[in-house]
Amino acid sequence: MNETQDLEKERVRQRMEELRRQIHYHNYRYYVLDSPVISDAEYDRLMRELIELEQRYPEFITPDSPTQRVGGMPAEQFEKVPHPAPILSLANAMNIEELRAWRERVKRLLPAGIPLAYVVEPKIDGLTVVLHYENGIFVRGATRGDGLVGEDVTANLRTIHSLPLRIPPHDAGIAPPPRLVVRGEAYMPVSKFHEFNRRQMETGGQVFANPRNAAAGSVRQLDPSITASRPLSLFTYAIVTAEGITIRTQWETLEYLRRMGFPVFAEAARFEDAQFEELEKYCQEWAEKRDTLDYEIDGLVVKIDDLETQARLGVVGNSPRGSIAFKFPAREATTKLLDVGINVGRTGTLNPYAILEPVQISGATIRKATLHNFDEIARLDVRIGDTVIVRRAGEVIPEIVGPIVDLRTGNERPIEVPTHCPVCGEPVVRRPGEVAIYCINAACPAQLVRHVEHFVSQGAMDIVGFGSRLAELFVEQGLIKDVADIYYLKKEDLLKLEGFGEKKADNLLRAIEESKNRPLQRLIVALGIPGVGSVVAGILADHFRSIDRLASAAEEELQQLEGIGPETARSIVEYFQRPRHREILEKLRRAGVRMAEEVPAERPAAGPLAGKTFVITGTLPHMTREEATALIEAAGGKVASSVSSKTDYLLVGEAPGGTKYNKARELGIPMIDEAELLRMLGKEPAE
DNA sequence: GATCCTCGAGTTCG
DNA sequence: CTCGAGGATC
Repeated sequence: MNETQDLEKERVRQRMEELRRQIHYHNYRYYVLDSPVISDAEYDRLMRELIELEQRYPEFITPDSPTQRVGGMPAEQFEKVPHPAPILSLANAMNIEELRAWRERVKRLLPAGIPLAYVVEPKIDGLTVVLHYENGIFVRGATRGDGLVGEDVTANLRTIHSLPLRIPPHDAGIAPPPRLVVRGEAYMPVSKFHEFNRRQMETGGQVFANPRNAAAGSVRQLDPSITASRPLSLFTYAIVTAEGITIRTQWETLEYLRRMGFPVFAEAARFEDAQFEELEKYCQEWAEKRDTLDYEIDGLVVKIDDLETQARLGVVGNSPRGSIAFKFPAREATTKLLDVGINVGRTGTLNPYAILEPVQISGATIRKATLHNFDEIARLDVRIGDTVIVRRAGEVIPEIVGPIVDLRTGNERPIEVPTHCPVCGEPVVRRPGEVAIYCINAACPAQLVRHVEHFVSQGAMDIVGFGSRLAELFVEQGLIKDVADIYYLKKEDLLKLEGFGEKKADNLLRAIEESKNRPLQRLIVALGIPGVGSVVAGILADHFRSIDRLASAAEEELQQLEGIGPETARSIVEYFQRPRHREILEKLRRAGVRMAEEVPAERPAAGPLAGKTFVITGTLPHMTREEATALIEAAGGKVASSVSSKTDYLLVGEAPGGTKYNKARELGIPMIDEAELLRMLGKEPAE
């Protein structure tokens, strides 16, 4: 009887081993190769069978069982793990010239005649990990730590699905070495990072500044069940120890890792020394496609392929000479938040901005960054004195991503919400349900300056040569007390001002004179009615065709217009009710500013682009965006500011912004360039 | 009432 | 370019 039982048990044990083997293999197909060969349901069935058997026969559970990815108890603290070989840091090449200099240095150090080759791999912005395997089983995983000793995060790393718990994951016809130590990078895919942060925000959990921090924070969790809920992934790229096998080159290393079932960059490339120009081109290409990847890379690693040659080149300082990091221009940097300043906007909003210790990001020195509003400050929990991560949104406008809380000294000062306008000193108000804080003093000089700036700006009355500097000067000198005063500036007054000569005064006065004949739409924009920008102004101009008819319109009539709702209608009526505003209008009329459209603007209903909606991104080669907009509208098309399912074409120029481009790609919206647009219009593409 | 879309407002450096 | 909020639509 005993014997039959033993036999039965042995059969179960074998079945469990078979299940583990199969699950490891399918796991590998799914997470490493990204090409599953069975359905999710079938995979689940295998997994359920294994779990069931393990519950009935716990004595047969092995540490490499796929069910053991999530398991283990929360740790008190991490054990220390000495690394078999120190993890060095790489020297950086900031541009192609420095990369060439590295190659020359390497060649100088080596005896002539040694054939050289290079392997180039993407440098993932994640967390370096060291993985130990004994007889093919994953036994220990450590963080980089200080490079000599890391922290034992085995239980956490187990939860990463692309990390093989057993190698090779299928019968590759090769036996695993008795001991194998590999190095890799754990990271969070960019798409998963955004999704994860969104969820965290909804549930009030911790939000991470970037995928790198998210990966590091997730791997260094004391409770592995938390790590298991984080969408982490892995790439491996180096072998530290491999007992019983000989690997001569980096290229062979990648080959071997791949055969053993590790996730390895498919994009790594090998170049002979004679192909160095191609290597350079390869580096440039990567810099360009950086945004299209689902993992953040901060550069590429260029290694001498031959490992013995690498070793021969030795180490200088803490960096091996045989490899170098080709760094892309940084998009993020850390710096100190020195202070917070406040701007007062045209509408009276108080807008806080950060004053930063100057820092270089993608070729520009950043000294200031917007903080948007005080809710944003609270959300980020930034304080004066904090070390903060700064990024250029869309490669242009600096923004604070968040503070690095770990670097706080305790001397940081919270940012106070102002109760009074920093310019005029009047108390501020906060409207219920709104984020912004307002200075409602109609006579606040800051608001007047902003109003004048807006009035003369390109989209409004477009007075060339009149900018923010002059706006401030005239207000300060008392020459301008409302926007209509612009048309009453006298030459003798201008000449009294510093920096004004005969010619400059004449030029300015001529520009002001010219602006009197702008279309009605521009005048409406220039008034600065809250909620009325160029689009709404266009609707109003088309419908009313004169300021007087607009000024006497009732709320109900306004609301009838498409695109104008109760809020905007109320705002318009309120504007024209104010005696102060009526006065300004009269003053403008007396100055000779055009107040009506003689001929109603005919919008062509038909045309080659009738009914089509375009969105423009990037810089066009031969025309401005305004010119392109005019062309499209003249042909009956529309230009919108953001991509949605209603967009027909995305007009793509040089250096397109990521958001519009990616959204359009997601939605499968056709993309055209300038030449294509001109062809659609039946025109010859520009030379 | 929810959801998608569009508009307005503010924004930095060289 | 990004954000918030108003407007349109179901």
